[in-house]
Amino acid sequence: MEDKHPLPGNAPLYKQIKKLIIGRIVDGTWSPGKRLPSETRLGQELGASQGTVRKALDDLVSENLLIRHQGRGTFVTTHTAQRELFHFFHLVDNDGIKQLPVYSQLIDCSRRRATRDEAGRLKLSARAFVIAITRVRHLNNNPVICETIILPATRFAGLEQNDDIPNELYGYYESTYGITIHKATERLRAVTASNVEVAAIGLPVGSPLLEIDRVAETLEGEPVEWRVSRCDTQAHSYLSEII
Amino acid sequence: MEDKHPLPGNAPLYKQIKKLIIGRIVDGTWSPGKRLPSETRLGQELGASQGTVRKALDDLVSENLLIRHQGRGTFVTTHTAQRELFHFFHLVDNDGIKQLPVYSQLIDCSRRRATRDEAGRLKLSARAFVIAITRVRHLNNNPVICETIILPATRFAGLEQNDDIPNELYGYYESTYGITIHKATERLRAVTASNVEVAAIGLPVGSPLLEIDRVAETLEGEPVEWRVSRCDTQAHSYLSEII
DNA sequence: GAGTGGTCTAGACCACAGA
DNA sequence: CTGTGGTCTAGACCACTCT
Repeated sequence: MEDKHPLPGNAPLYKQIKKLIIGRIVDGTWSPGKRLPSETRLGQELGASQGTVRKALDDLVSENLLIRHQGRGTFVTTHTAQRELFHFFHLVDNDGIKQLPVYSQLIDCSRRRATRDEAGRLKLSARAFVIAITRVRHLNNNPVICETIILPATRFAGLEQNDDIPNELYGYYESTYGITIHKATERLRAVTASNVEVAAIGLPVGSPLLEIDRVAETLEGEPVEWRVSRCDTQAHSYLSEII
Repeated sequence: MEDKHPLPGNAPLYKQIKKLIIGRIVDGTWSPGKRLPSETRLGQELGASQGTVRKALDDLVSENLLIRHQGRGTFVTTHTAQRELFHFFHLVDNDGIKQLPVYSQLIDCSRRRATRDEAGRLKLSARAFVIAITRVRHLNNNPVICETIILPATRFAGLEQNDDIPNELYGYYESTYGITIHKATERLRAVTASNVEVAAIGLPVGSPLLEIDRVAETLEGEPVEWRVSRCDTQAHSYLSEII
């Protein structure tokens, strides 16, 4: 078990095991949805007791990297609609009920050079290419969200030629491009709707919108998606639980 | 160890221990900031092994109820400014730097009967009394947040007579009223500034504001504060980390 | 040095899923 | 029935804090 800077050889065994497991997920040895070896087997292979392996797995479960099923095994997390809904989507209606958009109206999807802002957010070189998606998302049959998504073209080669982009993107990134979104940072502000948004969502001029500015990262902490969603919050609100 | 409905006698031992510890925190046996007995001592008292007690404590630490200090002991969490800042305050400036308001301008603080909405949010009877606080909070020497706070008068007796209400309320609730805020649910929307807010914060008429509607609860899940903060998000934004 | 939490082991039994 | 994770024990040693 050879480690560089991040984990010195004298780090606790369970942390070394965590790092090793993360490495195997990142390099694809254990891909999303796959079952890991049992706790006892892992312990034998790594020269650790079952209890120590268990401690490492416990941590990774609480970091949403793994999921356990009693009697079946321990699996690498996948982006199911469930996960998308409960983890990455925060708009609820006025009764507090969460509902994923079932319909998205694609406005544009094209490949072009990154703007300065886009390159900065995605840590790309100045003249790199990106794919830009613009769409209007519907909730309860009403247009509510006007969304622009920026992706690095090198990682998502050919995506702009797909004319059937699914509503639920993170599962699509995972299955088609092998890119797992693990973490996202959102910045929220109140803005005034632009003319485009007024038309797309059907609002009075000057209406306030909730802007959600999200950068999503892979397991390795690399930013791979920048998404700006502008939401009509008359019938919905953004739910944030502080526990 | 007698349990009613919530935890049948055949529940795992560590869950029974968790419940017992929570009970002792709620009833004040172990108040915020106090040290718990050591793991081995707790194990002896409860007839469990140190490992099982540890598992219960681990859970409670991850739920922010306890905090460990190696070599010193395990303590009940308190509302320090740190906790307030990192856990319950989410506005950051445009460089992503978080800064607690250092100055609040008190506009009003009075006792009156609850409106229908207020009674509903705080689960009070129809004609109960509340204390209403209105204040403007400053960030970087600028007025940014216009805030209204509603508290049940029975739990916060006499608070309206205090003319030196601190900026950092949750520590004050804890030390003065023995009320520990443990969880909060926030709903965010974009709204248009009212005339009052335009004047208080100094904005053009019709400016968009970010409205944060928060209900805060005790450990027992009882709502004890309803707070509506309307924020100018030109120089700040609400940070939400999704991990 | 005494007492605390932090790590690790080895082994036991239970609860659950699936062939 | 077998293999998996879930719970629990008893004991060991390390790392840290305080006196």
